[in-house]
Amino acid sequence: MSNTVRAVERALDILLCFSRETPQLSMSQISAQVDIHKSTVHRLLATLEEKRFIERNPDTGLYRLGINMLHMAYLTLEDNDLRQIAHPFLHRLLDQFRETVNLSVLEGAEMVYLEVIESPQRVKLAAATGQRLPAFCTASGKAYLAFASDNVVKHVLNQGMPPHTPETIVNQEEYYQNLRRIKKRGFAFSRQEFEEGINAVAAPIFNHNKYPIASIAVAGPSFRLTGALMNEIGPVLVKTAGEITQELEFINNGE
Amino acid sequence: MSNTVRAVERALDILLCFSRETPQLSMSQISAQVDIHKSTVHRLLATLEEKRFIERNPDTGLYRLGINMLHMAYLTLEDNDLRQIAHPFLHRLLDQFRETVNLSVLEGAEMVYLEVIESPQRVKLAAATGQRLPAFCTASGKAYLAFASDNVVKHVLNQGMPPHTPETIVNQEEYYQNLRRIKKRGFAFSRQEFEEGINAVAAPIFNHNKYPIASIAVAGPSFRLTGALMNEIGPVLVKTAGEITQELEFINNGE
DNA sequence: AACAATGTCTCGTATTACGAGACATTAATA
DNA sequence: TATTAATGTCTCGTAATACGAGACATTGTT
Repeated sequence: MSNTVRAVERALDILLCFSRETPQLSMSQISAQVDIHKSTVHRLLATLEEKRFIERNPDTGLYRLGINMLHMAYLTLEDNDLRQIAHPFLHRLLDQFRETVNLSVLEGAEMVYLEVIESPQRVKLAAATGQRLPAFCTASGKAYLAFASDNVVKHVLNQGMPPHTPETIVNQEEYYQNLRRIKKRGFAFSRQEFEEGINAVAAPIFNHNKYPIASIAVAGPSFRLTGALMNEIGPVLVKTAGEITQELEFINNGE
Repeated sequence: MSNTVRAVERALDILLCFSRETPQLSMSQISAQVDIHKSTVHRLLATLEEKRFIERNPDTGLYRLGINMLHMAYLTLEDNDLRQIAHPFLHRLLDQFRETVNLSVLEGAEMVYLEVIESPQRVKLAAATGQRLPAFCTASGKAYLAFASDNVVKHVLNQGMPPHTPETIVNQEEYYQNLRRIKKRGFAFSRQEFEEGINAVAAPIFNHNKYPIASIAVAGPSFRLTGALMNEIGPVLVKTAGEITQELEFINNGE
């Protein structure tokens, strides 16, 4: 008794085949990956292509994601209150610290960026809206997890804690201790824990129940974004997050 | 003999129901809009929701686009050579003129933004990647059309030329004359033709066949972005577009 | 409390999505 | 250039499965 439509499920699975590593795929590759007869894949691809969710590379004939994805994402973000509200605050942070700022939410075991505004400086952290990063070893993720329920934390950690750099915290004991310190302090650091040479500070945004719903962060090259500077930025992030929370409540009541 | 899958077509049609005006929809609304029995719509929505392409507003129960759309869009852009190449050039333009810059391509009768970098100034044109604007009355669109084939121009104009402001050019004769002038000049203006108070300058990016494939533009409030300033910016855009073209060719040969 | 509107679920039927396999096209190898 | 392999496209018969009627549940309204 699954009240879902198999053909649609399969079509969506095909879309989900595309990744950063494999942004363009042949029909056979897709067919193998989703384990569906090529004839069927062919038909599904034709449908997706017709509706512009997929397109073909005219040079290679390979399939890739289509332009309608972009527009759908635009609509998704346009409709997102949190992002709309946070936008000017993020810009203010950018002005103030001149490092890449972002807003992200937890999705599975990853943080998805709802907004990224890149630093105007030449050397900077390049990132983009819609990107996903592991929650457990990023400042945003840790800021979120420090205030999230135990279940959520467990669920995320159960997905694995692979070291991304020598600095990644992989010891559970140590990790929980880190979360407790973050909770006390109010904001989180990542000192090259996800990417070498990159530091970040983050603070969570709460809903009216004091439960975290997102994080805001400032990230940049570790030679500029030093520990001292991050200690300065942290409280500003906490304050900013508080302002965003307040505006969120205002919106939710003023209807 | 349509070798497409109806169920999938319908599911995608449901996704396409969402728009700027109606970013959240009830099942009945969707059912009415796509003219499909609510029982079927229900099943399709469940499938889309399961795969995170749609989600429900927990407060209202209304359906809205889901987080997977964001990620798909990220992948789309990540894989887009044009955008990757243009990115640093756009940043340079932002630095130089401090007004919102963008990169867009023609899709149907609209220009879709592949990239937008907002002005750091308080008063600015707010725009976002994935947004669509009518091609016929925007600087980007006109820059593109001035160099496009007659068929394309006709196709776009046939979709209608509704006035968006008093300045919108609605007379065909006048319009074609405008395009000829743009072709001669190399770049296009929009003097509040799409939105009151907003001016823009744009130049097309060409492929190796000298056919336009995109436009880059600078846009801002008309009190700052004056005619004189736009005349200054125009040639810079043309030069920048040329540089982008060159890099594109380099990429396409260096494989 | 009665009503209306919207959403959810079951079930029998006929549609339609499915995959085998033939054929076409392109790429690779000898 | 011939041969083989690999990939993509298309047809067709069959059985699975998506469909919609309609019952039931839930929520909101007057």
